[in-house]
Amino acid sequence: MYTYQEMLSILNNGGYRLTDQRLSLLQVLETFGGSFSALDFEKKANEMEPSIGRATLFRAIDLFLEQGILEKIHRENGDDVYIVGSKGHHHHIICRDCGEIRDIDACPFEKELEEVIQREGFSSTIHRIEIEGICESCRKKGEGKN
Amino acid sequence: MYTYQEMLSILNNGGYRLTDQRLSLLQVLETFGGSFSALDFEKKANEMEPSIGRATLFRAIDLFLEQGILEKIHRENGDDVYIVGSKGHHHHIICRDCGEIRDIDACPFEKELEEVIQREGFSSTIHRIEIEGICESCRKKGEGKN
DNA sequence: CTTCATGCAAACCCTTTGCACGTCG
DNA sequence: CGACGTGCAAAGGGTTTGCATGAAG
Repeated sequence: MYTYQEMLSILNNGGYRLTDQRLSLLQVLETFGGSFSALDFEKKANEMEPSIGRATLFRAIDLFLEQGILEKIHRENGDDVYIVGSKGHHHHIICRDCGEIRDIDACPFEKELEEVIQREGFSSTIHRIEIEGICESCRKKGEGKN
Repeated sequence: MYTYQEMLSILNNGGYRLTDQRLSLLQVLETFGGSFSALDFEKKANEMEPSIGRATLFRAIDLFLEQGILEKIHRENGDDVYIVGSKGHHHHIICRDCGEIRDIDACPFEKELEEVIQREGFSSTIHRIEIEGICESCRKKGEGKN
């Protein structure tokens, strides 16, 4: 997960202006532990100065996605959520309950994927792998209740 | 990919009413080769009798998804599309260009997934794997042009 | 006949756009 | 100063809802 400084460098190196709004949004990103919706993001952003217009927020999200500062994740329930990005090719495992997301580095599926892609004759492929389940601490909480 | 008869049985066995609208929608499903949007579905459905209200269409889609008659696929560009379902656990490889979708049966990733899930301590997991690329015939078409 | 399904139109929600104004570099 | 970014409010577009009507079993 990128630090504030890394995110800032990404924007700066890309030639994007470091406006108060963008810097404020980056600060907000640092405070998220797991995944969050655009609305979560907006709410938290508007607890600080300067307040951020909806349009600006969504334009920033688009920019951050393009630059890899954010990653978009599609939940089983249909919601789109975001997480702060990180370097390299990786996938995610998400807790359905608390929303925690862990990175899975070093994609363990490369070999099998390559076989499938070869067999089907596809090229220029990208793949998306998401695992959703219940994390250990949520499972323990759940057992307490039932 | 389910046949008309199989889809019909699923509804029937589930105790759902076999209304003219639902039967008509199942017939439309048979005519799709690859993926389609809700709007594609509506358009094609309304070329036949009886015509189908938007609400009914979306309620039918929900029902079909629940029953596995349809599967929802999330495209890289953010669009949701549907395909006719098929039996068992499987994944998909999608052509970005023509929308063709092939089933990948016998999930080749089980072993690696199991390792990751164990390592992270998750339970009750589901996973979603989608591969997107250019299929062979679209690649050839593309080479002709460039 | 009773429950489940349909159709219409309006409501909804999140996201995007147009445009005048502001500001980073 | 010029290009890029912002804010507002309104439009957009796909999906969902409320409610009266209709049909399946």
